[in-house]
Amino acid sequence: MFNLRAMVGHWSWGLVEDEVWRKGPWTAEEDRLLMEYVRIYGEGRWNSVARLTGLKRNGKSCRLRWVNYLRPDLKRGQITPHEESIILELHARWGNRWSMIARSLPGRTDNEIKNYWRTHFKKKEKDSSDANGKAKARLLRRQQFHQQQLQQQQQQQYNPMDMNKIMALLEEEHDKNNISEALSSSASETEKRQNTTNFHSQTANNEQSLLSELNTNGFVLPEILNEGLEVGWAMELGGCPWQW
DNA sequence: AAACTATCCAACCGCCTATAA
DNA sequence: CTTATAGGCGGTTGGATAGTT
Repeated sequence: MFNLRAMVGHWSWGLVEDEVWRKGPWTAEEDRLLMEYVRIYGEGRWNSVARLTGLKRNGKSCRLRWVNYLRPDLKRGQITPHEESIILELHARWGNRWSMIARSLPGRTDNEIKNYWRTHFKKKEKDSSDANGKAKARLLRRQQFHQQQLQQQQQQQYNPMDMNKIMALLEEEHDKNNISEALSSSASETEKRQNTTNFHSQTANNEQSLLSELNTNGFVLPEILNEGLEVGWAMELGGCPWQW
């Protein structure tokens, strides 16, 4: 299993506050020490592991090893087709928010899901984004054509009703997210707060980028909003309109 | 059989946020 | 209020292995 030469080559040594941390693959003995620590002290306070067990690993490394490999509730084995469909669906909705996706798949880690998605779907996404780019170019050409006819309208301010429609679209995504968060009973209150905070700031950014892109590309807002096809196409290919 | 490519996956890094001091 | 620290997250790397040419 272990190639000693490769392991030695892989290991490096870091100096942190007079302490030398081991890096690279974990040995069975290190795993045993970490499991013993969790059995006695529970999860958390990972920076105490080195002091209390003699393990020459920093807190981050210990936490990662526990979360991704040693946790007893981890599900081993291949991702099932059902799990795969969940991953695809949630990724389409949330993007690369792996920890959030992982909460919907008990026994699977964010790292596992991330790795799985990258090897199985990253290429497809790239292909899709190529098609996405072509579709976007088509849309731009058509917009340029319409622009001539709509120049006068563009000089006017946007109709507040249209802005309301944009906000409604974004709110819809927001609501979906909140419902899922509410269902996620395993997430701590802190995590939920963090997710919500992150989502709010991301949503704000997304709104900004969406609106600015619509503006800079000379999109005519009413047309975008009236053509469900365009939004649907974006959702299907990139998951979210702001991933164009 | 050797070289090459794709896939898997453990582990690290840097950044960000929450919380304690 | 400010600063330091711990923990969490997503991105990335690189070795091992399997499959293909």
